[in-house]
Amino acid sequence: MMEQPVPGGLRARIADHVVGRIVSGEWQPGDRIPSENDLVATFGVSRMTVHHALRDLTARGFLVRRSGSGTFVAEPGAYVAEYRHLDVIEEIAERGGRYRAEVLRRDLRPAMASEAEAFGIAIGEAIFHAVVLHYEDDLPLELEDRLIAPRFLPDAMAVDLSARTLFSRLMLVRPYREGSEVVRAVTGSEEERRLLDAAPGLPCLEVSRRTWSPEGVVTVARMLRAGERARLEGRVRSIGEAVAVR
Amino acid sequence: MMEQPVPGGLRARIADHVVGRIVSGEWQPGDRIPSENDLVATFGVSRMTVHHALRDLTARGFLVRRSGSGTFVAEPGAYVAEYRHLDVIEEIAERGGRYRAEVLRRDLRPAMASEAEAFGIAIGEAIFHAVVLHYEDDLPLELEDRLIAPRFLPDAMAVDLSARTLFSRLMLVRPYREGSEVVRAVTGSEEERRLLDAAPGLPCLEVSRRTWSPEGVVTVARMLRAGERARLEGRVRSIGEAVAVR
DNA sequence: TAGTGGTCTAGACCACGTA
DNA sequence: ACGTGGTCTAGACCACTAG
Repeated sequence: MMEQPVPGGLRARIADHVVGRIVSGEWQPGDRIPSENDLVATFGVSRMTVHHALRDLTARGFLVRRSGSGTFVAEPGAYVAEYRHLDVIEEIAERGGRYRAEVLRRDLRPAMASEAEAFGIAIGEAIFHAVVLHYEDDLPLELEDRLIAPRFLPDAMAVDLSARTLFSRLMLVRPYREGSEVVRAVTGSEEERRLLDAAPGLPCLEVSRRTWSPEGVVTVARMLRAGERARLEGRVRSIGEAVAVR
Repeated sequence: MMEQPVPGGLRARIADHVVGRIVSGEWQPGDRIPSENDLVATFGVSRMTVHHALRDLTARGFLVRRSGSGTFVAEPGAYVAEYRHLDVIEEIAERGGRYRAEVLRRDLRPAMASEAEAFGIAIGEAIFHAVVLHYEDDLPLELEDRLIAPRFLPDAMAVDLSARTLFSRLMLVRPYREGSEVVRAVTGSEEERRLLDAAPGLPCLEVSRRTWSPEGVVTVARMLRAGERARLEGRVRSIGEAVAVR
């Protein structure tokens, strides 16, 4: 994610020095560390080099910098876990599996009140609704229930969903977006469990995601997986309070 | 997370220009964008300024840079979801709840084979094992089963767990760590469901986390929550393939 | 007022990729 | 051989903070 200084580079030497003092406990959370000019004198490098090194460490959550005041060791108040979500087709391809999709529903219909509110449109305005079951090697992997604002995918009713998912197609037209997501453990409805071939008592993992572009909400989706297929693996890193995820 | 250019600054002007071309679709994923020297000429700024602007956009997932080759619009092949994990006590405090802990187990015992392997120690070497049930307003919220390498928390058998969690205590001694984490939907054992006061059929969300410092594995923990209490909320952002989370 | 970090300049040398 | 991005220098001005 972050640009890492080249090993052996001057930045890396400075960064290693600072991180070393922090992880050894010599510099405690909240402590003020030497100023840029101090480090310039210590290492005999230019100020820009020191600045870059400290800037990287700030982005990585080790430091908090306050202009006019100084550089401080961050208070490690939280963890951030990062999960990489691939498109279902890519995920299956990575495992070497065979992909197949079954389209269970595909409507262009008037938006209900709750949907209109979510998308910031008027009640009754057209909204695209698709339910797709994704298979890996002929076993149901994921049930996707997705709403899309038609203006972002005008040909939504016509597109072929066997080679490219709606997710991926939206990526093509609005590649750079933000969103929020909620993960829950759920039972799922009778119907959903039947579709996912979930044994009685087998819990499901539900991921609900809402994504938007600068022009408005693009899509709202609910993805359901059952049992051992429902597994999210992520990386965790310690962060300082001041750089907490917004 | 990332250092954002000051609005109105030269960096921001360059970054806005580039992002604008990308989100408008004028520059497509995979396209090569103007070189640093081109942008220097276009904007009449120094190369360092252009470099910083493009560097930030790379870290933010918009661009991929290949030394000797050029700068390219990133292929948005994946999403990254970020979840902020607070310490249980802090999480409850944020909601204004009352915290209470029940220590169900607290052992310093020989490590079994699988545990020894996970921690990189010898079989039979001492390992600290704690099981704690965290209550919010006298309702069980989370069941925590944690192993700790004793060298990182030598006084583990003596510490008071009612005011500060083991998580938070480990934070104090080894604040800057990395880890991996797996989220699953599970049923949980009879015993676990009883402790969590989980109604029959109510699924549980399990978070398994392994964290390490440069000196080795610090702790392995399994956190279990039931039903609507088991809810992870995160932010999502689009990223380019080349900056995918490692 | 002195020190801090934030930003920017106008040069420079380097490793690397491509032609 | 040339252009690319990566790194570094030695200055500079600024807004802000603290004593």
